[in-house]
Amino acid sequence: MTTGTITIGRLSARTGVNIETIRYYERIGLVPAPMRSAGGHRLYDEDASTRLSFVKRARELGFSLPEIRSLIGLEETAPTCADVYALATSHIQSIRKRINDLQALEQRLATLAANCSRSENTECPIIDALGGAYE
Amino acid sequence: MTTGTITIGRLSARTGVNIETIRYYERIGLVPAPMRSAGGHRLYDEDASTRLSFVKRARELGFSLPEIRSLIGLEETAPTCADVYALATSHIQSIRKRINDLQALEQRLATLAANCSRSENTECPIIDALGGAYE
DNA sequence: GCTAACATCTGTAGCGGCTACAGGTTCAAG
DNA sequence: CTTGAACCTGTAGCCGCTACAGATGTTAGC
Repeated sequence: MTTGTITIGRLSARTGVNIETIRYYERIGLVPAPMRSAGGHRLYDEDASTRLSFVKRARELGFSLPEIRSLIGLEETAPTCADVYALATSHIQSIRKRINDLQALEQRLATLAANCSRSENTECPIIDALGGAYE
Repeated sequence: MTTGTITIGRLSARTGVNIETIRYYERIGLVPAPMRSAGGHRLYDEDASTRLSFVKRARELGFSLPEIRSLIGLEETAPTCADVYALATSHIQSIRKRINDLQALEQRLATLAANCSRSENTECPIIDALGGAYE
């Protein structure tokens, strides 16, 4: 084995990214294909670990794989700071929208549940609200 | 055509559920297969419209299709009010969790973006935070 | 009645982002 | 040298639709 390289299992343990997911990222070209051992096993260097961690953190921040691809500079040109900022702010917008939607949803559900008798029969205000009310 | 029945297109327009989605719901058994015209076109009655609206509203409240299936009483037994209440409250929990997660995310992204120079070069604090910081 | 335009039909494949096999090979420890 | 763990490839499945392709049905106007 080449010095300083690790197997996919170790890389997975180190980065917290599932083995299958690492291979998936390779397949779609999000991370480069690593060198191989004589027998065909993947061998990763430090760079690979860095790049994979980057992807993972970006995922945790809610970026999609195509977005990460451009963040990582895999497109023709590496993104400028202004590009990244634009992507980040548009992301923030959509996160805020989702929060709003979810809060409205929570309100509606909570209201319905509050009216609920929790009895053992099949008469239920939640079902009523879904079914008969306004159709 | 039988009196009082409508085509899938009209049903779609009336309920706001996509035609393809209606057929999908039928295929997975979420709504019953309707009668057919001589030529094989689907013909829906009022009941179908009611049931489809039910499904749509439940989807809007964030219930999954399997959950809706049990809400609708397609399982062996129709759910009791207590069952529905349990499902609703567990839903509320998971919605609250998602709201929390998204708010934390928004915070992190906003903080990163605030430090951003928005310049036209490739040096960027967001990228730095993703890439180098702690690996 | 005939034609044109539109609606609907079936079946299948694709989206995102993985995850889970099956059935085989390689590696490392003892 | 053997064992057992780790790894390999390839494919199919998850959810909830959506988007075709290519065929057939329906309906309005002439």
